[in-house]
Amino acid sequence: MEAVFEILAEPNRRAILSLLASSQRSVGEIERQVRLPQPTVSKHLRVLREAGFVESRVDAQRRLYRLKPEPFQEIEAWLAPFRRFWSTHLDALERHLDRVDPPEPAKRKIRRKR
Amino acid sequence: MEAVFEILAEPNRRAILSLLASSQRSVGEIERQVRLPQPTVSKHLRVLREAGFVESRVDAQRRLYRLKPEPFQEIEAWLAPFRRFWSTHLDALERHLDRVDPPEPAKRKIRRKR
DNA sequence: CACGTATATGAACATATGGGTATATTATGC
DNA sequence: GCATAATATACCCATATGTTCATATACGTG
Repeated sequence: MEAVFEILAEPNRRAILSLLASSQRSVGEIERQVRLPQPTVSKHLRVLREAGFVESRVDAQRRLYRLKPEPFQEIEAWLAPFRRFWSTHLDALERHLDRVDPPEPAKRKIRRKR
Repeated sequence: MEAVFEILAEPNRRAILSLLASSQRSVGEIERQVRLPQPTVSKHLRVLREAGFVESRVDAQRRLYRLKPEPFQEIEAWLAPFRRFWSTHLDALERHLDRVDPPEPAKRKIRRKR
């Protein structure tokens, strides 16, 4: 199996996966949302399909693509040994995240999830 | 910043990170454990350092490398939207994981890894 | 069955990156 | 200050992979 992290290394593939996280989509829909030529999208979908990130269902001339959960769990599994580590550094972590993605200025706005 | 997933796409870098997950190490120690030529190790360490995955501390002529937590949390953050999704598929997931890494057969033989 | 739509595939190319060897740098101990 | 150890960098090369354009395949409709 092609390693999951190699698959995710490609920004357009991550974009496609993020799209599919909300709902399944046809190739044409994906193509329009990520603004890539159709062959490019099809090729990325092929990679994602062969790596088990997505599966496709035939709907007339369309193919509807949707996520499969397994590879995500593999990532989780790989991350597990590090989780112990970073949980002991939560303070530095929050400072870092505030730099990367500063929280709303404490009014009554909803605090952004991270 | 170079995207975290691109960094993790490299197997040797993942190996180095896994090593550092247990404790900090010098370049020479890493070199011996991952069985790569020293320049290769130094290059990967540079990439990891510039991406914020590790930091180095000077100890005489050695540099001790240790993990930094922030990039791991970025991965967590990226995964979050998908977590909702895969948690609704736990059954299929467990079946998959059993295929990838079967649980011990409860006897006393050790099942061969694949 | 001809045509349009939707998707997949093939070929050619450019680029990025990891590995290898040699060399530079920095620190230490004498 | 010199020899040695530990690590970093430069340069070159080979390979892998993403993009583009062209074309092929599959399905649906008249």
